[in-house]
Amino acid sequence: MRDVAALAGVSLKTVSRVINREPGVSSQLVDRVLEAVRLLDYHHNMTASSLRRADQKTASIGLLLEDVANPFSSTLHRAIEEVARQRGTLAFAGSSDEDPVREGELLRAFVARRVDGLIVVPSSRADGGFWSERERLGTPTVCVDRPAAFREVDSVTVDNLDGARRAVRHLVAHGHRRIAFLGDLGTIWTAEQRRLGYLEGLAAEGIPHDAGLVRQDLTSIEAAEHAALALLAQREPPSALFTGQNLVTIGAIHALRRRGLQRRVALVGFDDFLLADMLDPAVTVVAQDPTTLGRTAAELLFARLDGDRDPPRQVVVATTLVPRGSGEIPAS
Amino acid sequence: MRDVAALAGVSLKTVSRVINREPGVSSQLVDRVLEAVRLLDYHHNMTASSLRRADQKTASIGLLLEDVANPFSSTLHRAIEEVARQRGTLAFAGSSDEDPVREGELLRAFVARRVDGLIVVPSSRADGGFWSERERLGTPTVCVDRPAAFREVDSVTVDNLDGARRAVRHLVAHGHRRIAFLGDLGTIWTAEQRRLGYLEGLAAEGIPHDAGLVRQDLTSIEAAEHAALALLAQREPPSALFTGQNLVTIGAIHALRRRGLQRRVALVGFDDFLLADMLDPAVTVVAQDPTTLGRTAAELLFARLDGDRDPPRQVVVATTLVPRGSGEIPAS
DNA sequence: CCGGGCTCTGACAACGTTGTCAGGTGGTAT
DNA sequence: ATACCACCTGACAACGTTGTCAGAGCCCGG
Repeated sequence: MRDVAALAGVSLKTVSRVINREPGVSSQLVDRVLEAVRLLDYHHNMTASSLRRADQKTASIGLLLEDVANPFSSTLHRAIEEVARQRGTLAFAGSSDEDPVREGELLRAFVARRVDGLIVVPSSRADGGFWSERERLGTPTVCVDRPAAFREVDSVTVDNLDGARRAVRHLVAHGHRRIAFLGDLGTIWTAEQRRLGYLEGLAAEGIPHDAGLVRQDLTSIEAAEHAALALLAQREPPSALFTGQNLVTIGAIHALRRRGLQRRVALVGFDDFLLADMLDPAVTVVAQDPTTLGRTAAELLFARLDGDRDPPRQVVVATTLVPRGSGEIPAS
Repeated sequence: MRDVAALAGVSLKTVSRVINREPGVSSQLVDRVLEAVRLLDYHHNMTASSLRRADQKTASIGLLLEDVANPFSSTLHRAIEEVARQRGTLAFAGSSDEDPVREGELLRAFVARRVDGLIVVPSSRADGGFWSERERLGTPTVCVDRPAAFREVDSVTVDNLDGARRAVRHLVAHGHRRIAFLGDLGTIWTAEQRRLGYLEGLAAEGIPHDAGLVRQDLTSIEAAEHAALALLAQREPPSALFTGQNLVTIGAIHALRRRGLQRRVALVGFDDFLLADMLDPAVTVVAQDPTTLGRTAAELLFARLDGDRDPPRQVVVATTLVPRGSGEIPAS
């Protein structure tokens, strides 16, 4: 910047004014400075700028996802990117893998780089050890997909309870009474909500709960497949499966195929996935809308950055049941 | 930091030394300083630090992908994150959507934040207007999935030519001679390479090229489906399809299903996708390994950051043909 | 008693930028 | 001619940190 000032024959400060489009510089000088910028191939240094600036804004935010490669997370990511882009803001992204240690490391790394705000999918075991008020250094934060362990923070979540309830009642409407539940790791808030919704759905229909039809902590496609195979091999097997997560649904599909039961046993999965409509039968799902989730979270965060001081908001987004075939197989 | 120094009764510089684990501070003082850090909940400011530091390192890199939500890109992203994490480096991620303007904006945003390096999937129309030597401000850069328009840069790509050739020869080995090619936007380097590989494969088998069997610029599932339907409706329809991209493959599957031809017409797709093994018939693909691609690119970049001054390297990663059923349907 | 080396510490300037404020110029009203 | 204003411009300090260098304190040998 000093070189630009020298070449244009003006002071440092005037160059700064031109770069920041501050008013009150004669157009003649503006041209001279811009010409010098071009000639010297000058590029603004935002780190120095944000250090000195009054608001200290770095125009960057931190994104803490479960796994950037997971389709749900990456769709969230994209939605947030779109909102951020309109504000000239860039996002750091990191994967916690549900590991509180890793989550803490990432959070600290974000804060050390003085991001303006954070959007976080909080790990299940949010014991507060790392993910605490102090760690955040007062950085505005929005939780997404799951609420924070403490209530002091904005959150945008899906109505998991309602979605699961509707899945169960949909199956009951097609004559099923023996409905199994296969769920992800029980410590994950969403997994637990969906299990509760399943129980509520059964209760609402007056169906007694059979603990033998519930399988939890299925953290891989293979685990889900094995659990489903075991369920189907029972003396009184379920006539329908409700799977509480993406990969669990895929594991269940594997199992049904392997037993040749995909046209006999009904299936409803929570969370939509690519090609669900191309399978045979096509898979009925309770669809979430990660794009809306991400956009809403980002808009909430930027509202905070703009000075919104309202009490924390808890936004809940509805789900949609998408009937495609597998969920409409009648009970024999 | 000033406050920490005051509380510990030492100078600013000593606090700096403790924070950076520099040798030559008595353990007594280290304890006093760390205690003060804890008490005041001090968090290091990396932006100020990197401003002053000799090496100017920000411990962050920029990732320019086609679309963070696309499974190929996000798997790349994750692989890069893993390597970066071991180095305490965070990644900014952005989506170019194949738009050179957007690509340029992101590149400038990365550079303005003084990232240590860039990993870029260069947009097809890399006319150099934005994506030029000057833009990069000398930031070390590695291209991935596609080479840079100019050769001055490291790149990690897949052997598209070979993969496409093998797909064609695989189909020929099953008796096919009328093999259609359906490809993504022709300006994309990978799409073009795969088309060339298709032509080379035909030539190697002595099969004359029929231009009526080639469809390009299919940028959506729907476009691919329409193109495939048109091909299948021809007087002399192809007995096999080779699809040059993920979404194009899915479009072709739609078309085959709609005509009830999925067990009659063979199909090989370039790039693997989730559930390809669960379709009926399961889909034979030429699989890329985005994880290896990403890891290699990241390792290359960090070697450069560590001072590697060798001439630019062009790493090429092999593909794997995964036979699953659709590619082994014999010509009638 | 002095000199020399070693270990530890702090004063100061600097990184690249912006906020503050003072000052210079030229025009217009008194 | 003087006062005043609007409009531009630049000198200087500051943001939070680290590199440089000087110096304090101590021990040891001559």
